[in-house]
Amino acid sequence: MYEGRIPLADLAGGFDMQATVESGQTYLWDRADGGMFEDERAWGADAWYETVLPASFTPSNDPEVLRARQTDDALEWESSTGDAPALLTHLLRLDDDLDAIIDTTPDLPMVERAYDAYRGMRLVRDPPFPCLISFICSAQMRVERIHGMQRRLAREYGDAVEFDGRTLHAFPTPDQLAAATEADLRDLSLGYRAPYVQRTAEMVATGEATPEAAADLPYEEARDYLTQFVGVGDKVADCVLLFSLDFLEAVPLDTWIQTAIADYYPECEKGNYRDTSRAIRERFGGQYAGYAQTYVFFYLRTGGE
DNA sequence: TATCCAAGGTAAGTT
DNA sequence: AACTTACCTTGGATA
Repeated sequence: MYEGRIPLADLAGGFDMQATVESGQTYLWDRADGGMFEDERAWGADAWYETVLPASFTPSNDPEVLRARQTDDALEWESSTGDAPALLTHLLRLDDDLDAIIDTTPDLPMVERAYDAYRGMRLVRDPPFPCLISFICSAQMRVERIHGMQRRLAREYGDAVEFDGRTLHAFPTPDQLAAATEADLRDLSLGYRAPYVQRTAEMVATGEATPEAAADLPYEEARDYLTQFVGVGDKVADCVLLFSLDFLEAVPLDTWIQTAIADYYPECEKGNYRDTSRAIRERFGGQYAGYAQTYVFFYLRTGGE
């Protein structure tokens, strides 16, 4: 086992591990104490979080375990690989200059309050395929249950990895998931999302389309590209662009942001996804509008106003 | 105890 | 192109 620490002083704009992995951007991390997406923020303040990176995403081409927790002055980590610092930096966007990004957001009182409430929260950069599947599962679902679905998919279909005396599971590969039947997936409580997940996995497995291919396109073309996957509309496409593919200008229009638009920025409501998305993206400063979206989403969802 | 409702939406069918 | 409706599941609210 490898281990080490990344001093928080090295991170421009600070860091908030719990907000970053429990704000509903990613469903691919687990908390060692079992609790996740529960309500009491303090519970996870210094908790260990862990994830298993798919083999296709690691330098070793094997699944690798990453475990990390935040202390007063550092991000401590334990891992199956010495590449952990680079991988953590990638997954948790530790190299984003948070202060500079927040400075680009126009002065909007409610957005300011959201930034102040969870200062240090970073966007994540999830592996593309797991991100795509997890947000297909997110339709009409609560965050705790979306997370549970991903854990069941990993346990049922992903590669087992031994680490620190325990057996963990990587997220399934496209091939592994494509081999599941709709009935199998319904048994994991995916509901009507089951055929979406199976068919999308099949599209990726056969190479008909891949989420990575969207990364090379201009933003709105990339969003259109992703909607060819079954179960992926504009909103889920925006989530994949923002939380995996580096399109930090993407603003997923979920129910919380729709409410925020109605309550705070009604002039941005244009009657359709594309135009409303453009309007709120401009209002949030363009280039890093997705950062504002994610802070506002988490702030409103946790009771802010 | 039974019923209703909403949860980070999307696909398919109808005007 | 805009508008409706159905869709799995489940914990919590309401009756």
